Amino acid sequence: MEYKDTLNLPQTSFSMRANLATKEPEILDFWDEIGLYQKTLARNKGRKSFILHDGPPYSNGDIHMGHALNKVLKDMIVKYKSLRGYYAPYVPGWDNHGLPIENKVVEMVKEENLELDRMELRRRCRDYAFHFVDVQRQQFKRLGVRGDWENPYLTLNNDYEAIIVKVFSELVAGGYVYRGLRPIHWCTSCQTALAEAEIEYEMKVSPSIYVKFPVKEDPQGIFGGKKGFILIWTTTPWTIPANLAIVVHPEYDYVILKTREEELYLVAQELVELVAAETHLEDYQIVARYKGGDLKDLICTHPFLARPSPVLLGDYVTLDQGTGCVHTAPGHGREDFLTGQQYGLEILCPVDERGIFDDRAGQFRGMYVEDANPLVVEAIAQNGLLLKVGQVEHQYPHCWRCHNPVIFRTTVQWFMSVDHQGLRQKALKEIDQVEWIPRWGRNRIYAMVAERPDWCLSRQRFWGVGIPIFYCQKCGEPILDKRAIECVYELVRKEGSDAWFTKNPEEILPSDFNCSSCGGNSFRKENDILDVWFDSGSSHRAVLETRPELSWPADMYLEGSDQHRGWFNSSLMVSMATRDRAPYRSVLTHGFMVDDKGRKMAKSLGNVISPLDVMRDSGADILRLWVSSTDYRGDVGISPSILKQVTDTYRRIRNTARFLLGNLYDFDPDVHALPYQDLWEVDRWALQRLRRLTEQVTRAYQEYQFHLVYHYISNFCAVEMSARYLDILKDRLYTSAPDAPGRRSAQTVLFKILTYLTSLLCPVLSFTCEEIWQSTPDFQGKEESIHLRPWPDPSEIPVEEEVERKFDEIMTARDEVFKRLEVLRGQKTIGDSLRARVRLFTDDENLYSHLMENRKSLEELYMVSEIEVERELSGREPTISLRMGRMALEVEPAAGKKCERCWKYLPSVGSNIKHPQVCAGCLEILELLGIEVLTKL
RNA sequence: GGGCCUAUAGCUCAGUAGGUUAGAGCGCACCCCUGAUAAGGGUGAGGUCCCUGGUUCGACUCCAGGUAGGCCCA
Repeated sequence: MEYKDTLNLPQTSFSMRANLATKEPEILDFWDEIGLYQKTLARNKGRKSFILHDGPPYSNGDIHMGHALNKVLKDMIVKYKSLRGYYAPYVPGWDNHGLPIENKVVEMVKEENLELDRMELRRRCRDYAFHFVDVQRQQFKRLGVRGDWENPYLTLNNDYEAIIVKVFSELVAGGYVYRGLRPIHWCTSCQTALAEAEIEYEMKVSPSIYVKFPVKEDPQGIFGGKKGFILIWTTTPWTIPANLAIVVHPEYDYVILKTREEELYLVAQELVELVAAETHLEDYQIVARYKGGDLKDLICTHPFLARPSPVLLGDYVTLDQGTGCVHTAPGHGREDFLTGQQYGLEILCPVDERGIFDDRAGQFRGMYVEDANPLVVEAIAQNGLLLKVGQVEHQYPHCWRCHNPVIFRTTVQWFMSVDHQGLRQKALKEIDQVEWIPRWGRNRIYAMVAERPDWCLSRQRFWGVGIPIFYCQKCGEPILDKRAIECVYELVRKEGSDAWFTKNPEEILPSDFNCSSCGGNSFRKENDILDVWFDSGSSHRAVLETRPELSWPADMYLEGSDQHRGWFNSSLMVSMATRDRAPYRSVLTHGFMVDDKGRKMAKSLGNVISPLDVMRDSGADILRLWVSSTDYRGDVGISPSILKQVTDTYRRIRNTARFLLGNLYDFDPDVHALPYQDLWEVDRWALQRLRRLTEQVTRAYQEYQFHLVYHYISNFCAVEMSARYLDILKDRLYTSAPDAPGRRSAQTVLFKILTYLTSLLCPVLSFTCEEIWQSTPDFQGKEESIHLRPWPDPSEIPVEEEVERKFDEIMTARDEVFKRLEVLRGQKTIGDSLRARVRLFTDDENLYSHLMENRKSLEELYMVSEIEVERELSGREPTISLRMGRMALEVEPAAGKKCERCWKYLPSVGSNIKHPQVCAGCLEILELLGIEVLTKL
């Protein structure tokens, strides 16, 4: 007969190969069917809540690996908290306004050769944004991220936009909002501001002029009482009419050179030769040397205007070109502007939106800036202050649309003051009330808040929420009136932000509304829109405060470390100014995606991996397991080989679960489970390991250290289970009678391990754990989904430190046995370990009787056919020391023949005529199973 | 150039408060098994703890300066 048929071999429908690409969508359908998200909320309703507030990604394309990392981390935390009994709603959101979308739309419109007005463009942006909300929603769901996907928050919804207006009005009412100037890239041809992304650098030929600024005041006698000049160099002569200062570097060395004509020029020492060569200076001598810092009291006169031009200090001055003395026009350059602000200079920008000089440009009034270049040069030359004029070809910013050179121009913009009402100081103080994970996040945001300039809220774009400010047509004053802005709030709430652009002021404002300055009653609207960071920075107001299931402030914000400057910062500012505390209790940040060499992911490097490809080829759980495996506090690496490794780990976990399931096919937990005290010792030991694992894994989740979860669990599956406990158990599970107490003892423990493990992994391997759960034997009160089962409680398992200590020793000795077995195997004396028997020698009486008592269980643990214990050392070295004493061991081939049923080599094989290939133990089991055994010899 | 961060075996990570020969899993090599089988088991080989200098009886660990990489700025 086939003795194999009398064994209890594993049976399960849980397949070894995962085929996640097919299975995961089915599981998603199952979750949808049972309404899992709502059920997880219902289960914990009324209990302590945990609110993770989603930072909104731009809805402008397929998700990339950074999105996947971010959303999976969020999902693991929300699921863990939910399993721990927290009421943990998750409302995902999207940032729908802003340049990324606007640019894409503009590009498409350009390709179609269309000329669209603002409202048509806005409509297209809206469609585009909605389209990618749907695309990303599907992709995030596919990742297994659980949340209220049917009701996400969108920054372009009327309600959301209205809150943006409301927040703005609160800032106005609080006195935080003011008008100021700021230099920006400006295209005079398109008459529009340009964002950094809209600038293309192209070659341009420009004038190159060296100008002598006459020194008018020299209180320290830098020039020795003689008449001197400071040399500057520029490629934009038209900005000279706006010159208000000359900037030198405080640390650099400057020299005065005397020319053949006895003129004294000040230039940076390092640039002397270059300047001399460029301007054909010969026979000059250096007559003095100064540090830039010494020059700060010098004052020049403007080369053709009756105006001083003082020397100021700035450490942005470079020595790679020019003279080291920088012509500074605060209205026409970023650094110039900052210097101007720092020193309280006028922000002079005598150029209108068409690039035409206004009255303040004197003789150049009415001219286009580029056309004025030669005339400016002429004016300088007429005063004898032009040292050299030439041409230079260089990289210069151009408009991406019309490809004309752009200029720097200061314009009026709306700002939020960061220092009004001590806001900055309050924010800095509040930062220390927040838990930053990892801790260095605190320093990072602290430095940024401490140094950040006022928030420029204006954007000269069309895709966003209009700045809700009216101007009086009569006196030109802006209307910072709460009542006016509230009208806009009502309008946007009902009709959306489009209405701001389509309605006339008269349709928005009450008919009796008057300008508070001049009493005028006709108005125009601000054209600019709000910075998109204002949209997302208001999310805690628009989402946390308005959704019934959410609450303010959030327990956690979780984003990439770039958001210290972005969302964490803007949210903090809005929240401190309007609610006087941070919108988050904790902030967790993760690093960025890099490849296995630590380099950032970039198309140009060819190392980009799409989460969509990984999900399609391997499954979302592989991606999720990868997320859990990384220490996200730094940058996280991903590559095909890293994914392969994660896939191997997945297979190990899956197969461990499969083995557990396979050996529980005839186990009814309600009927067969044994009470703890009836379990075999080795089974109780396995539970001790499980208890430790549960404690460690729980602590790791608690501290958001998912990579430790990954390592603990993969070690547990590979070492504690596969290599040890499960390997040891096979004989008992397979060869015992089905209902034998030993087998039920093992199954009781396997069942517990299975259910614990499934829960512990559930936040990570959400799909696979559900699949395991659905294959797990039914029992009274079994939850409909693993996601609805309470977190395992390790205190269910009694602490048995003595058992742990004992098995530590047994396992050490086991390693020793295996090393000897390996020697025999190398000699081809044995194959599998059942071919061997182990002889233990000790002269310690206690140890001897202990070993004798445990002989049978040691045979199981060491997986050998026989263990023999001898009460003497017989001259052998006692190489193994146990707490109880020392012993020697020897391994040799087992006596007897192989039992065809249990595969052990035993002397009893052959003692039965009817079953000559079976051992005595198996014979008893056969009899129990009702198989005819006949007479024994 | 500035701020913040990262660097331990081929890979992913541990490394307690400075203290023997720096650990784990995976992968790899070799072997065994064929009753977890596109599985399972065993044994073993892998390290300039990024570099240089300093503090110390002693440094992977503390300090300083570099190098490489990342994020954010300029």
